[in-house]
Amino acid sequence: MGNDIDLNLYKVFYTVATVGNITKAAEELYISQPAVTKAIHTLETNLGGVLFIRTKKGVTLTEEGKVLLSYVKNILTEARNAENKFNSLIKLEEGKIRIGASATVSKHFLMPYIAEFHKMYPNIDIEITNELTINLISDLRNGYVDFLVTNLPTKEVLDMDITVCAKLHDTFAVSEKYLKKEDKEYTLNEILEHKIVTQKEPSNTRAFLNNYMKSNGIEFKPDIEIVSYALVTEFIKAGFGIGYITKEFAKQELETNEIYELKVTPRIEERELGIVTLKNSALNYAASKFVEIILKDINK
Amino acid sequence: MGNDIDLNLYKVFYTVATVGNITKAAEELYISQPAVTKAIHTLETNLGGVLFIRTKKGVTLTEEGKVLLSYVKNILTEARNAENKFNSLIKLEEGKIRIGASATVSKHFLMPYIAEFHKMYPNIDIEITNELTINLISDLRNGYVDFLVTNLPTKEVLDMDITVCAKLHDTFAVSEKYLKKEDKEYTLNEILEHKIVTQKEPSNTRAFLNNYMKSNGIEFKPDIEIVSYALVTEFIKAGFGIGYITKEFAKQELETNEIYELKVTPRIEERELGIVTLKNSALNYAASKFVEIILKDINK
DNA sequence: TATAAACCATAACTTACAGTTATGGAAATC
DNA sequence: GATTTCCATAACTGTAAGTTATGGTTTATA
Repeated sequence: MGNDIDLNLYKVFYTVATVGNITKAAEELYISQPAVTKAIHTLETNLGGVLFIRTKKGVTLTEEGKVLLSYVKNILTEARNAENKFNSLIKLEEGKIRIGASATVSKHFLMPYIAEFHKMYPNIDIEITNELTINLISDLRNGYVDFLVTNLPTKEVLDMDITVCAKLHDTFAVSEKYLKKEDKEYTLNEILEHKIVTQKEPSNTRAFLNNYMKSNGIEFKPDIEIVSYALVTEFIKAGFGIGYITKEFAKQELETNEIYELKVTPRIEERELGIVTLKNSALNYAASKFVEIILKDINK
Repeated sequence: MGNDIDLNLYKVFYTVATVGNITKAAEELYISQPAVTKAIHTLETNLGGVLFIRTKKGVTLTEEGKVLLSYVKNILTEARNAENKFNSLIKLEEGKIRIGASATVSKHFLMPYIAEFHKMYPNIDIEITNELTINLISDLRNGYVDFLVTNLPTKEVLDMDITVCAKLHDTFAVSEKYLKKEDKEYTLNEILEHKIVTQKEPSNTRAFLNNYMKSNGIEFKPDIEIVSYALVTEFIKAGFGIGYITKEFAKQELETNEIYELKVTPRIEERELGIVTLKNSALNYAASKFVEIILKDINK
């Protein structure tokens, strides 16, 4: 788009045209009168035609100048709109965040951050996509979401950046309806003598469990498999057997003793919750701020 | 319209955004790469936000940058349109001329100039308004026409500029049907013994005639008064009496001897045809050119 | 009918900053 | 491992956008 004209001269032109007086225009522009005179002359030279008729009372537009002015008005309003728009985007006065996260993570982890963020920036729209991690990853690649918050580890993420944002602690848990509480440390075999309730594959949590079993030399097959993580806890509460859950996502049930944790050897390793973004990309200002709010809590 | 941003930076921004590569953008803009880098940085600083994500393969727009680009595209196309429009106006590739002139002047004086002009600048529209001079003058004041071509003198023109563009020679003329041709000089009284055909008031020609009569002490009352100048000649041709006409506007009839001139004492003074424009205004480029074409013939 | 005020144009001078060259570092490519 | 491709930075330079000072011309004012 090979524009040859110095666009800044149009600002001077606009001011002179509207006040009809070079001296007053100079005041308005906070520059000297000769500077304005020169600017107009330069513009006329560059455009190759006369823009103003100089009278003793000021200046008036030529017919061609009037035509030019109508274009210049558009240019300047559009420039002003551009600035305003950009400004309100970076000031988070408008905009949108699209988060990808499982229903569980959304409910037990994101909810308070969303509340906090929404209170700070009420005009930013928040869109949450709940799906399986594998689907979320393709949503991220396709640009349907800005970032994911998901259980780690997550495979196939060479083109993504991962930032740990919380530690998760998995455990076996059970209701007293099914098994009386004892202050003992269970072996894995003792656990497996019972009915086992877990999430159905594919799922990060289930993959983590499978891996734990395998590394302890166990070919594992649960008795009850459920797609929805939320239902796993419900099944445990109802006394269907021992379930595999994440403590952070079952705080309430554990605190009220509806279910209790079973200590087990070997110990189940710590797991992480991560923020996943596309490499060579950048979050918009709103999403950045949201992530920042999440991360300020890390290691608490 | 207080735009704070240096609009020229948008040209750089646009180029960088479209080629996605600062080095290539620099080539395209015929400036050095560091100049582009700096320009983008300045723009980012002025706008208060990041526009590009710098990768090792080039640069890509941030989300906010993309939004800005959509505005910038509009700005630059409008700027380009402005230049093009202005250019074609001053090059007379488009435009309009609005001339005010009597039917007589249009037919006998303007016609060849219009033909010439139209051949040179076929895309300029020409609009001719035929009215009495008094009406034309108000048309000019109201901006309905660009300039007038009219018989002089014309009163009430303090706010107008007049340029003489031709000399006119009035005369008494008659057809042999009415009066046999004699090689003699008539006195005014001899003329007035006959039926007199003239234009009806108000008209510049008639005013000139009245004035001529008055300065010779004659209370003048014509026998046949006609609004249309063209018809005056027709009435003379038809033998209704002696008519008062302008030689330049009856060339054909005089040459073919349909009517002939009556020499009279005292001599009728030369009159002028003038181009009338508004003071403190200016003709558009097309109208200027037209006037120039008329004036190049002056004093021939 | 001087006198002052209002405007734009011009000249000569003074920066500020848009441009330059030179160079470096870091990743992608061969 | 060498080369190329990019962007960033630093230090320098020249132009052109700004300045002040002044003049001429018309309009308003005393």
